[in-house]
Amino acid sequence: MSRAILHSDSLSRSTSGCGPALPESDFAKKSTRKQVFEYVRGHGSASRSDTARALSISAGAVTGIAAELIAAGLIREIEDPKRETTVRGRPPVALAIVPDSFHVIGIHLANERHSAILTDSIGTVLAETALDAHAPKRSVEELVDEISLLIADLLNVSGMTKTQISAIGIGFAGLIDHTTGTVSWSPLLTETDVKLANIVSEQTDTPVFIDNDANIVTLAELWFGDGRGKSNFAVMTVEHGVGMGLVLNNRLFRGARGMGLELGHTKVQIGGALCRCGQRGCLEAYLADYALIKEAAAVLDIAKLGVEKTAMEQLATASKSGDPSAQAIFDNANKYLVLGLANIVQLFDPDLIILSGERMRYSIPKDVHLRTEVNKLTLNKNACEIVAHAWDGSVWARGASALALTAATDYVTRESRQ
Amino acid sequence: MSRAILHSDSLSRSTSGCGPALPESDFAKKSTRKQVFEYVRGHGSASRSDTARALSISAGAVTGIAAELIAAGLIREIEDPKRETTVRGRPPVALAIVPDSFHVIGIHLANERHSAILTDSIGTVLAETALDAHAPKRSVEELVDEISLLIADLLNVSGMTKTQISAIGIGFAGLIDHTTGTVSWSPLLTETDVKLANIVSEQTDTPVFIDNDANIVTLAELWFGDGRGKSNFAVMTVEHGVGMGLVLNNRLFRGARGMGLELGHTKVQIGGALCRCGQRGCLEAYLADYALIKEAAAVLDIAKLGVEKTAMEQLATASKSGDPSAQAIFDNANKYLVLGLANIVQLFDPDLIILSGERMRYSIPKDVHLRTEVNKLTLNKNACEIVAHAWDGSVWARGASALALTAATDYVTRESRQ
DNA sequence: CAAAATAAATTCACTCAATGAAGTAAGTAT
DNA sequence: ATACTTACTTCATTGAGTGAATTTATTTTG
Repeated sequence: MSRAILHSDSLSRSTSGCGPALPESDFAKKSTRKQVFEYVRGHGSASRSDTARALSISAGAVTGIAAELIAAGLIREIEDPKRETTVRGRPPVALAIVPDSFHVIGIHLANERHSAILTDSIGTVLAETALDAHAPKRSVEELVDEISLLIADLLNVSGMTKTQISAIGIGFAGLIDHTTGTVSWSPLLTETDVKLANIVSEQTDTPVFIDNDANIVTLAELWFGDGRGKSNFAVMTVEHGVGMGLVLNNRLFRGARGMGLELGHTKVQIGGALCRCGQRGCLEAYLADYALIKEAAAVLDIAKLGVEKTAMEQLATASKSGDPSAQAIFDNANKYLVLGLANIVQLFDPDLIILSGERMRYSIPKDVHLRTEVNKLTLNKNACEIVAHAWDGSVWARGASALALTAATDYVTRESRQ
Repeated sequence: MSRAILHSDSLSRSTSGCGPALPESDFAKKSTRKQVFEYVRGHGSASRSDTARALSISAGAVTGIAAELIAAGLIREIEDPKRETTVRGRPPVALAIVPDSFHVIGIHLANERHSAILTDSIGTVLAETALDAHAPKRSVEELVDEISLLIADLLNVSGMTKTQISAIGIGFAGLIDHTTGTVSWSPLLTETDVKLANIVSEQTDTPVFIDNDANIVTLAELWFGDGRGKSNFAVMTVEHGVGMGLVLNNRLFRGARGMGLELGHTKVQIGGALCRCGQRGCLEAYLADYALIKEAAAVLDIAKLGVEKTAMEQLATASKSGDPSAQAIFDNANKYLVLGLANIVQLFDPDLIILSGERMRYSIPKDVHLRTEVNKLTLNKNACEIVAHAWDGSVWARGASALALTAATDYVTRESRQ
């Protein structure tokens, strides 16, 4: 049996191509043009005949669509990298995405530090920047100013103009309605019900898409990480809070009414520990950073610095150096981590669960076989793969860029741009 | 604020028509012919121009498709029942489904009693039958024999031949893969991994579809109950076990890999009460009938009869007549009921949750405002409507017939049947 | 009551995307 | 060199749907 837990530290280590490796679903009706574009992108390169077979369309149709996409500058023919000379017949001509056909910006906003990247149409990072954010909360104007600074910096570094940017994706914590581009509430904002996407879009004259942090991590996994090639997977994030993202049929599931997937606030104990949301028994209250630090503060001489990240590092160090109290805190948290994973399996039965978030840096003991523990709490014994990712800070911005890429491919492939 | 809990006892009390009142989803690509058929069925009757507007297709297209469907005997023109004489212009001609265009059979199998119905294409019950099932578990052959008996009886009563049946839907408890028609495990069967759909299909020479009981209750709500008109709703069933069904985008969601939605076995307490599944802390272990009877047996002088239903009735009677132990048992169960509902809201954020199952007969105190209690445990304060349904036994078979109708409409509308 | 107005339904030339068969291109096997 | 194989292109045809013009059926207005 293979190990269930893998540690890895950079996105885009999977095969070739980017974007979901599988089509969205059988019944996702999109233009054939977009399907061809996405198939080529998802595979890095693909011949016309491969594409025709994969999409179950005629070879003639692919020829025509490929010609249009080439004319539009979106794809091109390349030297086939993996030319197999053992096969006879006319060799296929590989098609590949033209990386510079369009560009997007991905922005992650956070309490301590914002980060942003500018990528080409296959997600290659062409420029990146960051901005220390001092205020924990700010007005919409201030946030928009910070966003403008990030964008200006990216354009400056890359030498591009804003007309070359096809879309901007922004991700951050909060209750965000992606469809309407509205922020119902966010820890970053003093105001509520802010139509942020509209505001930034008008100011930059570029389409803007926003989503919450759990969803953009999930998109990062779908586009560049282990989620590629999986039709159904869940992402569980553990750090300051506990969140989750879900991909069903190769498509990000955002909950029935745009909310939902609040795993951190599902109840795992009646009248249990007090959560920061004010209720009792939330999973978060046993598992999130703030919960652990609260416990640690009562027992250990740490967490007096006020900075959560430092406190967590101290706690992890104490645990590794053998402090029994610190170890007990992590042990207990891990029990609830397993419980959360088990509940995901029971409810969604995904192919894969990806554990993500800062916690993965110092918490999961390598020798605990997570899947074994989860199996003890689930009925489905064909239990899914579980993988832990300790990404560097770039995941967030990359996920935000995937948000922008999703939208951009949509209207770039809609008709031949002259 | 309106009351959250409603009690009602028969399906098909909603407006007119049957089947989902909304199309499956934006991206559900199905033939326009099927869309027209389903629009007319979903609305009871609809004019060509209404249909064209609703489906965003041209009037000419509807004329053609309607002509085909009429020629195929699937729909017909009717006297407009709600003729508005105040509007001028040529009055619309209402189209309606021809009920006798095809027929299906829906079967529910259970430990104590199987039931089956024969319906027309709009779900009207034309014949019904039942069969006492003595053995708790039986071989596949025996089960197939029982099914054959039910079908033969329905045909006999209705005076139809099996060639007139377009599809058969069968629902029962167990781990059932609807896609492949395989029963991985069922409390009714001694064997596992049974390709039941194939077996019954070959014997009857009719397409057969199977699904688990939670899903067929959900289908019953989607086709004939309060789920009509809701794009996203959940059904939570409480009786011997705890189950759930989910409709997303007007389509039954069966979990990523055909399993999932095992709400009864999500963990709500680490190392908690022992569940019949052998694990600890399952929601079911605090809420299902068997759990309550186990508690009651320790305290009260009931549940010695062995028959669960009788024991539950005794417990309910004791509670209503003021027995404090019995009341305490129900009170505790209701806390977990609320917890289950709250977790559904947090994860799926549906428009509506329908509470179903035998428990609704005697458990929910009418004066407890469920929604208020659920709101105390959820973040989303735009909390969804909650409705309790105490159906008679016919729901199951009707849900199974909806399963058959779903499939039958699919191939009936595929091309003009000569 | 006839004419005008209005809306539903039908008809039909046209569009557009895709098919599928025939033909061309570009390589390997013998 | 010839046969074979596979990739790609071309193009007449298909089929579903559009949209404008027309017909039909009714109410309102003069």
